[in-house]
Amino acid sequence: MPGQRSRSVSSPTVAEVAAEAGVGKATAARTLGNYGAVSPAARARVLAAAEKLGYRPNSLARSMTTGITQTIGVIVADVGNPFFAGVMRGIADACEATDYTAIVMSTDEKLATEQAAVGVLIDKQVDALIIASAALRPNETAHILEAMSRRIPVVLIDRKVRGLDLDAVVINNRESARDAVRQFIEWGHRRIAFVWGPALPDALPDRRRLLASAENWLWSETERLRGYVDALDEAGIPLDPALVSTCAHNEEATVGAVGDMLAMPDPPTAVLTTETDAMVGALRAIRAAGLRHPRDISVIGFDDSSWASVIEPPLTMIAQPMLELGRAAAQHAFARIAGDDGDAVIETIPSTFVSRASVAPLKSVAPLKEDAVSADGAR
Amino acid sequence: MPGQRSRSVSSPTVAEVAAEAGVGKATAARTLGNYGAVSPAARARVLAAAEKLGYRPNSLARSMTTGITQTIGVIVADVGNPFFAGVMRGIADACEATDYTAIVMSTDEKLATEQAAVGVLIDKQVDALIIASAALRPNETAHILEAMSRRIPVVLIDRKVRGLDLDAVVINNRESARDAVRQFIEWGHRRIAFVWGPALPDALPDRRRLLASAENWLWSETERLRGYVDALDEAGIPLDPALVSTCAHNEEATVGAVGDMLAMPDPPTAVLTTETDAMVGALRAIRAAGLRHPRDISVIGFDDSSWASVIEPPLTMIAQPMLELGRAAAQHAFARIAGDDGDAVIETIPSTFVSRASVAPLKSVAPLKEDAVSADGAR
DNA sequence: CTGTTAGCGCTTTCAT
DNA sequence: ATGAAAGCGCTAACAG
Repeated sequence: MPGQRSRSVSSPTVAEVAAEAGVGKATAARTLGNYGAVSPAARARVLAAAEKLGYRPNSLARSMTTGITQTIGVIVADVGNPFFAGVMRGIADACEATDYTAIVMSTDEKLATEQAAVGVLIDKQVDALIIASAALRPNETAHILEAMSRRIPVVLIDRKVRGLDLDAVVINNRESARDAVRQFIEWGHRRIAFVWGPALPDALPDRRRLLASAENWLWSETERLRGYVDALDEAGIPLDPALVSTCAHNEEATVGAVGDMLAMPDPPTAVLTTETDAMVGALRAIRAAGLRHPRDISVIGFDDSSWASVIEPPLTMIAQPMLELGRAAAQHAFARIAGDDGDAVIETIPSTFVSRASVAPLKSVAPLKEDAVSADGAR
Repeated sequence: MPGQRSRSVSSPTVAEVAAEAGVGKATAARTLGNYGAVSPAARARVLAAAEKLGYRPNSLARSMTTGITQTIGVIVADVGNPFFAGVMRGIADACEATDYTAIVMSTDEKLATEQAAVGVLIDKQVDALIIASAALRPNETAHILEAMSRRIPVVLIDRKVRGLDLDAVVINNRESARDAVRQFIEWGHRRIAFVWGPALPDALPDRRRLLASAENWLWSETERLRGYVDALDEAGIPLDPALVSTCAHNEEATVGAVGDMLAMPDPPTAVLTTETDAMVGALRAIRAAGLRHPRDISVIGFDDSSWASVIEPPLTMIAQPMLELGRAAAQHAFARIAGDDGDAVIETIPSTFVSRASVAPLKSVAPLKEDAVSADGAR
């Protein structure tokens, strides 16, 4: 009786199963661990014993000797954000299909948190790491290099990191933004706002300084700004830094930033937002100014959502393939784990332009007084 | 040289640090693991040696001997769903504050997947489990009982599971739904739809059978239906099963289900939806029928989202405290890990009724012809 | 095909 | 306060 009691609390081990089956420990281990060769007879006995005792393998012990944990670490800014949640789901799906398991950590876009997270995951011996890094410059990548030096494959997701030659799965940010802005331009818009570059302390007075500053933004933001500028340049439209928001990354701040733009003497007639909350903020500012989209102002935003189709009129959006991004990242990780040591590959998954009804032709009513001129002598 | 090479590939161990520091293995282990007592002198030498060698603890080995992994397993239907993503974020935050780590798995609401997930997490020796279970009946809980029998604390989140006496963190589903329906009733509505009960094979012809069937729904759905019925009963409004949707849980199906309701001779004048996608589907159906909210039909939905404030007119919603749910669940888990073996506690976190503008008084234009009567002889 | 024997890196008695 | 030695549950060599 006492013996039985103690048995129920701690799981039986391979040795106990072996004893019960009347075979050696190794034979039991081989059948239970599905490796090596075991005679059908012995195998059956072991299985029966295991069943009877309620044997469950101890993954920890197994990982300890094999050095593989069947676990990958995932580090993103915020699991609660729909974008990363989607990515996470893609990763989780890929993991389930391969019997991997995912540990997630949120960094809130803080480098220190990210560094700590990488440390924890290294110590937990994850087989690979997928990171949407907050690192902006090569000198902020020590933690990632540390992981690499410990032979842990790292794949970047959503953002490349300058100075790191690693697998990365991203979308075509630059082209997506460029296409959206081209769309605006085709409909006659010339005052086009770019909402939600990163929070910047000071204003960026001119093109040169804006572009220089952009080199230190999150890669994806930089790319989107580049696409915006590309389209403007193609059309010979001067870049007005006042139309590039540098407010905090939250809905409230965006309401303010867009509100300010709308109060300018020559306000934007079109707005490109780079994230869901930015779109919500922009829409609120537009309403607050007594305007309606797309009648008074056209809008396009990154990150489609089911809501976008239900807003009236429905919103034209740039849908990011979040699940795909996650799945692809996981697959790269698996390939590296499997020993692939080829050159780093950048996988660019295209976004989808979901055309709905939030872009309209520029009204030809003369909205500008003569004195409300753009910064440079535009053509 | 060769010695150095091999050192860089595999991390140094406690023994190596001890050797470098010129102390015994145990002393090194004690300082590195922060336990026991070590003289300041020895401590300093060990730390220096560790630093020099770039020592990192092997969590696996530690967990193996201590039996604690500082890891909790989280099982939800879909990490990509905004609700669970929010919950996940709450859990992640709580984990970060306590140096725990979270493994997430999505089940897609499939019991078999959930069972497998629990198995994996047990094998990985998680210190606790947080589950939004898909189990509906006591006979579907074997996997959870298994975890419990292995002394792994389990806390349920979002849904209680019938027959399981476990800690659970949930919202006040019944009251929330009841209050929403009361709201409708106060404004004069009597034909009120409940959208997105679970997918059911056959129609539920009468009240008795509907309520009986509801006993086998996900607990949260059952509760919400109860709240709906409560409010109807209070007001003496007969329950019409045709106004309770039993379509598949996706936006598209909801469009169809609500569309059908709107085509009835005495269509609903108010709709309560129990999830984000249901609201989006309902709104689409409403539009498709050429109606507008709240002029023609009032709506309230579970799960607030920033979008709801930007829909025109903005939507009245029942906001679930997702972060809070996650945080609370994690805290219960930690308490159990710490040894709390008190009775199971149910923590009910109230939802917030976000009143906006999607509810309007019932138009008193006579919408019903004499023959379009409600099912029973209502008062 | 099978059993015996060593560890994996750490914590934990138990002496000293 | 410290060191020696045992052992966690498993896999991996190595004999038979």
